[in-house]
Amino acid sequence: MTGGVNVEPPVRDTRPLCVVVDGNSLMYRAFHALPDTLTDTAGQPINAVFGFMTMLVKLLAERKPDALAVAFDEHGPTRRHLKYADYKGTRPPTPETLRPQFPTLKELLDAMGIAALSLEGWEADDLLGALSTQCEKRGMRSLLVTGDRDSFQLISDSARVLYTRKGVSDTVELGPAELLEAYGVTPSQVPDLKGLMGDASDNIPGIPGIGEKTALKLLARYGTLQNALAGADEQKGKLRERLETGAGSAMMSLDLATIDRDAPIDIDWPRLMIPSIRELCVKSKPLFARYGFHSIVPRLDAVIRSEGGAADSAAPAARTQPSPAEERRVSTLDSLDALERFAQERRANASPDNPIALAFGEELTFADETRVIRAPLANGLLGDGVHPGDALRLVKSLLDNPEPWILADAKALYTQSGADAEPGARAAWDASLAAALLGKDKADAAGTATASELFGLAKIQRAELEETGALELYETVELPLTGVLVSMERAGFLINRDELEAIGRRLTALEATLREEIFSGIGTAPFNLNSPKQLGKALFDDMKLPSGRKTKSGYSTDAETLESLAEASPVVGKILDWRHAVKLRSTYIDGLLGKLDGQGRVHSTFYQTAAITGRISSNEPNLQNIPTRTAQGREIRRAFAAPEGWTLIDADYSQIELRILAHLAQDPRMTAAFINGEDIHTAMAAEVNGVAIKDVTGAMRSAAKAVNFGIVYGQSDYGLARSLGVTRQEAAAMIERYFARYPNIRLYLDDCVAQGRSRGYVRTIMGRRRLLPEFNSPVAATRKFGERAAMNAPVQGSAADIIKLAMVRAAKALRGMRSRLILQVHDELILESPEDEAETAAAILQEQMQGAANLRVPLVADVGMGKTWYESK
DNA sequence: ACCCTCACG
DNA sequence: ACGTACGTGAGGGTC
Repeated sequence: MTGGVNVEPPVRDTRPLCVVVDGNSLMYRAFHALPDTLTDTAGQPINAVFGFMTMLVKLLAERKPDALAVAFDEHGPTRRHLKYADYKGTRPPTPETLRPQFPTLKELLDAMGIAALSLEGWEADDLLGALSTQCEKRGMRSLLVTGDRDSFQLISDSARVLYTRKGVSDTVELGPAELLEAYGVTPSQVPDLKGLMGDASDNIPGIPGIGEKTALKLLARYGTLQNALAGADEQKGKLRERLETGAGSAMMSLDLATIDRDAPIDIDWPRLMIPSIRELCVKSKPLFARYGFHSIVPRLDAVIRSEGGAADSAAPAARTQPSPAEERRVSTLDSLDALERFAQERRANASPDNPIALAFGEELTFADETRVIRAPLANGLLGDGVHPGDALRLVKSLLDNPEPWILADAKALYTQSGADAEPGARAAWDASLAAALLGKDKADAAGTATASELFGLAKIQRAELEETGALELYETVELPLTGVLVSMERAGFLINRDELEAIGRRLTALEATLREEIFSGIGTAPFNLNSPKQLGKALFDDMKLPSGRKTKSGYSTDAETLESLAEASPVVGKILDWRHAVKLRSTYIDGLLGKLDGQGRVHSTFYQTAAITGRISSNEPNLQNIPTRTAQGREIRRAFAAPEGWTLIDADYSQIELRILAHLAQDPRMTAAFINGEDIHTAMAAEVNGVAIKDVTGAMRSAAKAVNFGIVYGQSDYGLARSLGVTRQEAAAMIERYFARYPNIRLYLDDCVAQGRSRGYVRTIMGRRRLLPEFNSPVAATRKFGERAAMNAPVQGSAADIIKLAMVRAAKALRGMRSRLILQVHDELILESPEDEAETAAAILQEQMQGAANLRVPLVADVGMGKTWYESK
């Protein structure tokens, strides 16, 4: 193949595209994804309409449909109601705040000139079926946009489904091949699948006891539901019984799940056609502005621009529909040579103002304002027999250029490709980090499969971050932190294998002894002690111990329950000890031993956007939950070691969350206690009990500590009572006394809840957002949960922001030294340091941690050193 | 796949 | 009336 950049016509299905949206489904998704505190000028909720329109504009921009229709359910009984009396009988009514949004949506669609279809006695999915069938007859292809999985049966060579998984931005597109890959069924098997497994959300019963796994297995073997039912006698036991007794229900479910494609609907095709997307957008702009959908307007502008013509020109376009040549110029790199020339050209022109998006999936694509460059990997750039590794080497050589790359998930790319991540060679934009700071679902970024979408998304995100005041956090903390995390992963943590194995042998021996004592104590044949079910039977049915709490599947046997029974039988304490030993051995001894590399080090993966509060998470192995609370468990930390001639430096923030609370609430007493360097729990116990510090008893301090914990979590009297083992009334009284002494704390927490409710989100000190859709729930428990999250997120999230900044600064300050960060545990940082650098490194670490925020109280980090993690704390 | 249990901050 | 403290990840059992 000869090298070169070839301009090619876009490869695509040339049939005209008709997009059909399930209006009801999308409105529900949007309603639940966005807070109903989003209101129109009259104060009426408009979140669903807004979410719907966001999605619609995205569809227009990305799909450029030739025709468009929105289908709605019609009120009144459908054939399903008429045939099956119970059908949807228990479906909850449309929420009060959603119902009036439907007329609003229809008005808006009408004003935009978009067809809204409905037909008495028919549901939206039936209309989707009818439309897709008619599209095919007219030589068109269709894209069905819905969150209803029933629609998968409509998939064909001419109909694809854009399935909205969660919210409105998390979507997946399915054609016949994708359906087969994702669900293992053909479109025609979809109703059969539902006939077997049912669908709770749609009130389709299926066969009780048959879930997705079993249903798929049966369909793989028998092809259809009918054949599977006929083959019941080839099954044995429970399954056979279920198939036999459930046959009737299954056939009814099949019928309910089958979409009728013959709805007698007259389609006014000229009305559905979109002669110019640009004109549609121009016409919609003032409408959106009127409804207050300001954030959609820039998106419209982008579409208008890409369709040719100035964004702010309201004059109707006199142009005809743009040809593909007027879109971004698309070219293809079809050899390594061509790619290398492209990279050189990039290097020559690289400037921070000249960013370029890179997306790496089935192909490597690049995009900026004016062009899209595709580099097909398999059978293209790398020829036949391409290995993923070859493609990744290519990505590495590109990322190692000091270019302003726009990426969808920089850390994943650095890690997979082995590219340099620190310092300097980092992304100019990482859409996954920006999405997380804005409180968006990660899918917001992950869903951008092509470089041109990513390029557009980055622009929108920058504007949103600027608007929310989180741009600085993004640029100075999150973006540079990625490289620090990659370095930590690559460094790993040295494990002393001999030590770990020795601890493991002691635990194994202990387990054996306890196991024997337990079974002789119970007096039954040995059973699987790991099974809560079998253990519950032994303790509560056979031994007749008083049972406490129940779980969904039987007796609870958790530690709390068993501790309350310790008096009743000596066996119970032994079971607890056995469980503890098993937990330590299986998770931390066997688990870690299986993850050592050739040098005896373990390499965790750190996720920067996993936790909703902004914390980092660690996995495979999780090094953020290595035991410390029991003496026996803490021993495991002796196996986490420094290499010969090196030392570990461990620094942890003292009471960082309470300090942040004191700062945010501006509480004078709490602030004073921290400024005076007092032990905070003791100081608070003295205040609340009205005694001198020296007269605070251990019990008083523990109680104050428990209240402090609770406060940070948005406590209830119930929760505090449980944790302290006192009555609910006593707990309530303690909380009262606490708030009486620290009135600003209560005011602050109330304010968090009020803000969460009115704005739909709360923020950290540095501007990170946590969205709180829970406040829109009709379920009181869910709203309560939202309240607690509103109180906790600013505190936990600010602590996360602060330690992240400390990590970035410490890593920078340590450059040029051999000392390096190897672990973060939420309020604790661990360095590995050559002995001759240790004192200096420790001082740098402490300074950077304590200086990472300027609060109304001092920020204190305690530092320790040692040959093992155990010794260094 | 989901539940229970339990490890951490 | 109801469920109950925030945020995670991992191992094992059961269906």
